[in-house]
Amino acid sequence: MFRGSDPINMDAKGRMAIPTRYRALLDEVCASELVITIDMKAPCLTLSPLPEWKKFEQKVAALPAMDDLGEMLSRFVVGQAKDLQVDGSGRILIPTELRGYAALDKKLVLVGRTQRLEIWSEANWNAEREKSQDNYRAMLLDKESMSDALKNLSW
Amino acid sequence: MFRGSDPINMDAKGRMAIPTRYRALLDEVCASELVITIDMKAPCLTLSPLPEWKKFEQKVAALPAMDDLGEMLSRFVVGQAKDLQVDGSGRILIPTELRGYAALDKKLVLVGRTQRLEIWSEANWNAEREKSQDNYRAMLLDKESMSDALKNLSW
DNA sequence: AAAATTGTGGGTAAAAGTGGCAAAAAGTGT
DNA sequence: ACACTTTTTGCCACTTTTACCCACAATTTT
Repeated sequence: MFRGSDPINMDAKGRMAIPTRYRALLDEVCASELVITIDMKAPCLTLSPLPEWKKFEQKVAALPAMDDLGEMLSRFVVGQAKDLQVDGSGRILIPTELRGYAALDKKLVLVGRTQRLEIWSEANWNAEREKSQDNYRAMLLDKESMSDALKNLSW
Repeated sequence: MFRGSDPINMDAKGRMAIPTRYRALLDEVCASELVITIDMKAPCLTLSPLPEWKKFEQKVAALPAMDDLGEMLSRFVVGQAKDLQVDGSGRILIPTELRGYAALDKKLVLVGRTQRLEIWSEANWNAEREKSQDNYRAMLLDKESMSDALKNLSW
């Protein structure tokens, strides 16, 4: 569904244009209804079509109440989620409260992650990307630390 | 499907001609729709027919969200993928953002890897080739460090 | 050697992104 | 309650980028 990264400028009002190649698709799968929230494991925001989001929300809600980490995940990820509508010009308004979390300023990068999208500040994105080249290449060569699912991934 | 390597010049606009022998094939299997992205384990780019790519993308998307290495793979491999169309003259435009990763300049080498293709800078390709002669021959003789699948490979 | 096929380069037109502006809506204070 | 201020939303125009097309050069084949 979503792939690739696009550099996008956020305007003075905090609005971000959705790349054209996604617009028809979004209109189709979710009537352009999206949900935005924080990513707990990385300094970025996630943006999902409403139906995709609902699936995730259900899974989280089904976790045992005594799962403290799951509870925390629900509180801050679900708890800070916000419904969005793509406007007539193909843009979304990024909620003020979430901008700080991902350190968003003018220059953003929208990253396709198959079922969902990630919104990064250009600075955070580049930092994370360089980190991946330095640190993670080594990890990919170290078969010890790798999950079986990943170890057996082929293409 | 793809095999062999071809030296190819990238033009000033970053375009690369697909070898003639592949063109009819690509037109047939994917209507000349390709996906290009980075190879996380080597300083080169990968180029796949869209259907092949989709299979891989689905497998990655199915990995557990808490698989940090898998998450990273998805973020940077899927996240930097880009759809390409072979143009009327049998060329593709290599995205600017990806050229840096593989240190591409004028002289490229296109390497066939059965289901997909690899794009190398001539310099990186030669370096890697020499490295393989020095390092990997020894490794191939050491049965300890070898996966079972590889140990049992026959031909 | 000529013709055809492949490789290369550049120019032009269309589309996408960006920013500004105006209108509408919401909120506030008198 | 009404008017004024402030924020939000929608619209439009300009600029930049991308992709498509055509022309020429080089190489190969008959």
